[in-house]
Amino acid sequence: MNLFAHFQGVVLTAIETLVAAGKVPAGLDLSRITVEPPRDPSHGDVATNAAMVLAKLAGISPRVLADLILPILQQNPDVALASAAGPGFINIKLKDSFWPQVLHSAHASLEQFGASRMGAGIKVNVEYVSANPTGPLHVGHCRGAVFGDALAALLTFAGYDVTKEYYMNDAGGQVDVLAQSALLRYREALGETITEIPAGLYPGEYLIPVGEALKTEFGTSLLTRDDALKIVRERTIAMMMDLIRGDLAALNIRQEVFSSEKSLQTSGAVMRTIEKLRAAGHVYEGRLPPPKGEVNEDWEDREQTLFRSTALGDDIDRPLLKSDGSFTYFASDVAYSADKIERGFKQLIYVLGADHGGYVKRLQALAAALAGPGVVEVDVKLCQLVKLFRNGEPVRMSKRAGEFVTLREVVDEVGPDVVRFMMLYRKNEAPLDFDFAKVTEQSKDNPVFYVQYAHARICSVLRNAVEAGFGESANSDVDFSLLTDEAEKQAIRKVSEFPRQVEAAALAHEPHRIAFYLYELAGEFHSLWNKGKESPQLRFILPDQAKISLTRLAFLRVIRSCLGNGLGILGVRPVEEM
RNA sequence: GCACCCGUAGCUCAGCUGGAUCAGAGCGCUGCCCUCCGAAGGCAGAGGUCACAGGUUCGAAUCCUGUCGGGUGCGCCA
Repeated sequence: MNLFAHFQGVVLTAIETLVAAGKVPAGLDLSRITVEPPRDPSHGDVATNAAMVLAKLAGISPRVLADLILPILQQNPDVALASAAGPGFINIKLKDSFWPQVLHSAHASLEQFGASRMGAGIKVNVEYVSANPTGPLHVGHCRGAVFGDALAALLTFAGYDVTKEYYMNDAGGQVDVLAQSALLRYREALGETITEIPAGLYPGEYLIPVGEALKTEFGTSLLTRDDALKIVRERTIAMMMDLIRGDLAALNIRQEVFSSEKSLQTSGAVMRTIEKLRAAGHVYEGRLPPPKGEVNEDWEDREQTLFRSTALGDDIDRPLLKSDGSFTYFASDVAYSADKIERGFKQLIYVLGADHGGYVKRLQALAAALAGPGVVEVDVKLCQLVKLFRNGEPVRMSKRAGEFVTLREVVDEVGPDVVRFMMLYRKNEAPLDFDFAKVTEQSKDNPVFYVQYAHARICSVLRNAVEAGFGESANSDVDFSLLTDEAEKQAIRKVSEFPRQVEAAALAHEPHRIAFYLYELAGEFHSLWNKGKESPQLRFILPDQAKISLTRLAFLRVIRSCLGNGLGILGVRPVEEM
């Protein structure tokens, strides 16, 4: 249960009561009313801005309105005290009996604690990675991969119906280059001496096994076949996708749908969608103004087929056909968007690199043109660059072909948990520094360690508890109202926030909030732990006091599930020992 | 030239879609806490004109406009 959402309902009911009594005008906009934890805990447990937000609309001063609302809230069985403060805040202090209820419901469904039905089964498509199938993933793909995967998990936990998708750019020039490169490796496999990979082709050694595989399957027959290039292209793309899937698997990422650009073109979907848009007036023949700023020598003014994206908020209209008559990359996007919309998705989320900033408006324009304005929500999440460091020194990456740090190298060195957590411990639009030395450090300086350490410590206590004769806590053994120490109450409040954090993070499409929340929760736990060092009566295991021990152990299970569920969203393994 | 992202403590960053006489963490700095459930931790202190200037309103780090600084893009690459 999200207690803040719960009290939002309580507040709204109170307003309705006032409306029914004629004390407040009907039909006010209630959407700006928020119910949140107060910044200063001494103000209470729950705060709402309802009186201030409605004051102007209702023509009543905030404090007077608050005084109308307060008596109604005061009648709620969970409310100890409702009071007005400052410019018109309403603070609610909950009865001590409320918190045990929260813990009991959490304890009753540990692995589901924090899950929400907010998404109401709405179909959401999260497309991420979508790297060109021309080689292994490099470190630049890492962040978007992890981000997209965690966002998908977050939305699933929040009750959405999520599809994780990868868009294969298997049409166009670069896969032809790939095929040429593979063909060369094939000839090499057949014994030909290749002294140098010609400029423009992919020199990577990862194509050597491809050449070998082609030799195994076809012998020398490809040397003479007319359709050799086509076959090589298909085989190579398939093998590159296997390579990429393997890279992703190393990060525990598994996407369900792999959509092919090529098949959108060959099936005629691209042409059909363009004609559909043309019929609706979104496509026309016209000219584009030359780009401003830098002078482009190759600019040639010509008439072309354009998507009228400027009518829907984009900066310039987008070409659909190249001068040779073939489809532009954007033309495939047109069909791909239509395909997603036809599959019933109400939200399309794209996880792209920061260099794709220019895509946001055209993708939104596209969805608006295809589905109608406001029908399908498009959110493009741009992930900034990751800078690699080793002991504070930047890792040099030469632009020269073949010299890049692969995703696999990073994962192999520090492990998937560290990569995933660190990539999510920053909001996506902020650049990220990744220091190999720091992220593997076992200290508080390293948030991954700090959070996992909290989880491991709890597991350790629970192991010791079994030895002390405290195994599972039956409900009758547990009385959460015994947790009255200030440190315990603080930890309870933090735990109670989890469902709200999940919903807020899901709504904002910001998984990093979960990472920061877990860091804070871990801090509360470590603090609680140390309280037991200073005051022995606050220790979790008190051998001669079964009731309080079993209760505290039950509370620890709630904290552990909170950490575990949160880490589960991030895709980080909760460790039991370190 | 235009569009998008960023600018918060010495450093790295949060700031819950506009909230409350304290703008928060970590690192670094200063000083404390282990015969005791994992000190791989915890507690306390110092450190800020939220880039700058206007505006919107009961209220702005948050929204709008402009300026400065950093990044990324801007038809026939994908």
